[in-house]
Amino acid sequence: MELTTAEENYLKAIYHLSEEGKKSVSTNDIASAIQTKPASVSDMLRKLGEKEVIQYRKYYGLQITSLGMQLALQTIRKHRLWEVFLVDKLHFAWDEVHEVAEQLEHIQSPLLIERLDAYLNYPKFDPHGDPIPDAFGDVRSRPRIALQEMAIDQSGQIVAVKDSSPAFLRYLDKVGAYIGARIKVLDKVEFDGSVEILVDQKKNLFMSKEVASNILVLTT
Amino acid sequence: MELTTAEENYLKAIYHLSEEGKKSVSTNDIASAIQTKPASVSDMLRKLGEKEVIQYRKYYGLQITSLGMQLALQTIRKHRLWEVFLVDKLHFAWDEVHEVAEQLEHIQSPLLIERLDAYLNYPKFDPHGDPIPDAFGDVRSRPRIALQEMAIDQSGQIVAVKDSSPAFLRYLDKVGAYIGARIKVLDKVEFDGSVEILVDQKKNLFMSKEVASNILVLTT
DNA sequence: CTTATTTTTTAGGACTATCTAATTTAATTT
DNA sequence: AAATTAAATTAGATAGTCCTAAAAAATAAG
Repeated sequence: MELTTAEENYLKAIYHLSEEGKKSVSTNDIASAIQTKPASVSDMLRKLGEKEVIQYRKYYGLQITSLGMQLALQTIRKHRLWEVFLVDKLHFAWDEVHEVAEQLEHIQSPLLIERLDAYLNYPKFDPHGDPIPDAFGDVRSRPRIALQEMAIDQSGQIVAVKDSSPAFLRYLDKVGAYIGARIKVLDKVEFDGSVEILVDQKKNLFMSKEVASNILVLTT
Repeated sequence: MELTTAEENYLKAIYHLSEEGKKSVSTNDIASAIQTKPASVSDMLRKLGEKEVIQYRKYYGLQITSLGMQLALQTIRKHRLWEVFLVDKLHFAWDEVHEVAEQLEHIQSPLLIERLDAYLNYPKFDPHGDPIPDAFGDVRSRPRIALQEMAIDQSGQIVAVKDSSPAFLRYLDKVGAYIGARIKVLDKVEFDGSVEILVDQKKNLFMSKEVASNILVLTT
């Protein structure tokens, strides 16, 4: 089964929204995730329903099917492999890769992805720390919690970010909170939810609740 | 100025047809080059005329403008750089790259191409021996003649092919007439235009006029 | 130099994906 | 439970790309 570029983008958005633990994915959610209007989403949901990548009952809600999941994971796999390529090989900064990967993920060529995967040495995580599904769509994701939810004195390693907007990524780079950095929570301020952490055993860093809740940590 | 994928494909075809020394490029030529119908071509020519990448007078003919040339060369540059990537890095065979490169050439990101070029070490020729335009669209092409037009005892190096269909490329690979091979014309048969050549000073090869006229040689 | 033939263009549809505006359905408030 | 508000869908346009069939223009043939 073949999806158009637009369909792939909708399906990917639906998959991501479904994963975010939301009970159900609304038309408006999709519209804002994908930067389009709800009317366009309704149209597309009908089409995706016909193609059986989602189960859709109007005014009611939708659920991604296993076929849809499969296809979404393939797109995500391609996206993340290209991100690894851009960062590891072409020396892009991790905050510059998203837009280009959004285009590259739609290239149709199973052989290309197979070869790219081998060339990159079968990476398991992308530059943002997100897991790369294998050719069968299987994902091994490590248990992670938001930095915001860690207790004082708890340690871990930054493995991913929730918000991967260039602005946020640039901020992280600036303060030295890169993917892979080992951190320890020194203090938490109850009042505003802000936290103070130690980065790589040498650098003290103070961050707001907003920032801390967007950083995912693999605790040790 | 921004072109759509379809517009880029038309413009590239027009550029290639113009280069082939044809006096003028016809609607039918474009249609068959691009696997579409003449009616669709007429539509597109009007649009390309409005965008001033070609000069177009209906029923009369067209000429590519310098703007159009510039844009076509950028697309060709991207196509050929990707071909080098696929062959050199991902170990594609040179007859497997065209289709994928057709897709990759439409990715929009000047930074990506700049980085890719550097990563590949600023190659000057693609795997088929065709020159890669630089960032300004300049092409340094070597003087080449068809193997078919060479005289007996003349030597040279295979640098490109005219017909790059997978079938033809596979045939060449099989008989050992790869890009870069040094050859010498041993004999020519007047009657049917076939030629006998010596490849790399060790292998005798007999080929029809059809094959020989599709192989371009840099004579020495 | 008319008539055929070929080439090219236009007219009119189809399909994808998007939008605004209007309508319908669901959810919330009072 | 009725009224209000919010969410979702449909209706109707537009833009891009392609098609078939018909018409127009250019070229070739008798």
